[in-house]
Amino acid sequence: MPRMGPQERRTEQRREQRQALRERILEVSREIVKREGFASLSMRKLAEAIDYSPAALYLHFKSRGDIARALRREGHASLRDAFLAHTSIADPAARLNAMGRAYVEFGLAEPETYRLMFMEPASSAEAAAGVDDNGNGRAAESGAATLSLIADAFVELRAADRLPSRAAPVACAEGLWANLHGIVALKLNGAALPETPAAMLVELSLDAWFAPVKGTELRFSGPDRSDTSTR
Amino acid sequence: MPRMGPQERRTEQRREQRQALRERILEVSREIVKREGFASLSMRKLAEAIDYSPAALYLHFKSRGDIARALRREGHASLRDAFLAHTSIADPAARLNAMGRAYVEFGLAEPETYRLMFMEPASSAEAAAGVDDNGNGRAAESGAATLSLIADAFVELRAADRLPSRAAPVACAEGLWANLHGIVALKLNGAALPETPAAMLVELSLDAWFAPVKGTELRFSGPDRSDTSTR
DNA sequence: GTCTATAGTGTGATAGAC
DNA sequence: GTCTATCACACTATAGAC
Repeated sequence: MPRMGPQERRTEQRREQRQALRERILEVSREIVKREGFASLSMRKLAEAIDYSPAALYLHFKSRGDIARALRREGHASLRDAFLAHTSIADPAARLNAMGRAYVEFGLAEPETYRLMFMEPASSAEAAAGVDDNGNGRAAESGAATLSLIADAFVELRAADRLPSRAAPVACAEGLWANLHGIVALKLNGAALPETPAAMLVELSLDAWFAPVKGTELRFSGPDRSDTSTR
Repeated sequence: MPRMGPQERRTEQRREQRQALRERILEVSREIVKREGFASLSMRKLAEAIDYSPAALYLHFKSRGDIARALRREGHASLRDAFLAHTSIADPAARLNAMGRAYVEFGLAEPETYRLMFMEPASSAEAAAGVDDNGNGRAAESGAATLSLIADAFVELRAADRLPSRAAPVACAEGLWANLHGIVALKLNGAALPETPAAMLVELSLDAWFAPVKGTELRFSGPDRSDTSTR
């Protein structure tokens, strides 16, 4: 790294301060969203929380939707981390089990973040490529990474001839994802899926979508539901 | 029916007119929601569309959320009708196939109505029983009827010993529902589930959740995805 | 029952002074 | 870079005249 003169150092400090404020805005936004949901994150409320004027926000983010996009990126990174923690599991079925559970746990633990990531209405001007005012990029753009981790496991299962379905592995991956998302989404909406705890639905879904690891199957032996808590 | 005097007839006419206007409000609301989503259904816009003042609406509906509840009820009735059209199918697996397809078709054909029914955030004051300002009743209250139609089929499968999973039929029903909902929800959000058409995901999911009817399985024979259109 | 008028509150975003 | 002040809207819901 080259030595810098006083001039460069000063601009460097400015850049750091600037970046620090941006981080602070994101930090507070993250907490508000986590507590009250993105819908109730207003620029005024946010400005008051960080003790700046609303106008100051627009020096760091082009729009409210721009903040949404940043938070979504954070969320996707966090979810991907939760997945990466299990990539070391050699057996693809066991790995899928761990990742599936991690996915639903993530969604139930941070419902509002999950909502922002996966349950926001698509951009109205969807036809236009790229990104719109609300920061809706292509939803898959970030989720694709985590999806591919699931798909990888299915590819391995197929290669080992342990995938009963004849469908393409990527199709199975999307099917399982849809299943997990459905569990989270319906649970988040409150009264839906009233009978069965999420944990059990996850087990059932994983078993439905690929042959379980030997000795891992039939965790729930009887037809009666367990009394495991919903979350 | 008793003859009515002129007095009763007049009040009868009033009641009919009143009911007619209520229906008209609902009709226009339904169309606006279908086209632009419930979020953009404002009382002003609605009033202008029916050529009344905004205040007139409040004589027929307690609030905007009250309209939402009415539309939700309509939607649930419509979905239940789509299900009832298949109750005559004797074989429970074939019936589930038809109902599952009908469910996803409904969701993709009327995305905004589906959103209103199943993808709205739960009421903030959920702890309080009953209904809130936004007309969010217990989401399951109406969906329960359709869910029980799915559960019935699983009960029959279990009775015929054709349900491989040992889980409770109602748990399987909720699992399958979650799966179908996930497909619709992710497809509605635009870019998610990019590779696989919804129709194929539905087939895969149905096959995953219960033994398919003989001769019906393996519609998709190869690992490559078909080029069936997404909707 | 229906209207006009408006209260009351919120919003995102910007212009222009400093 | 930050602020004040404000634009230009939107919204639900109600009061009170007719």
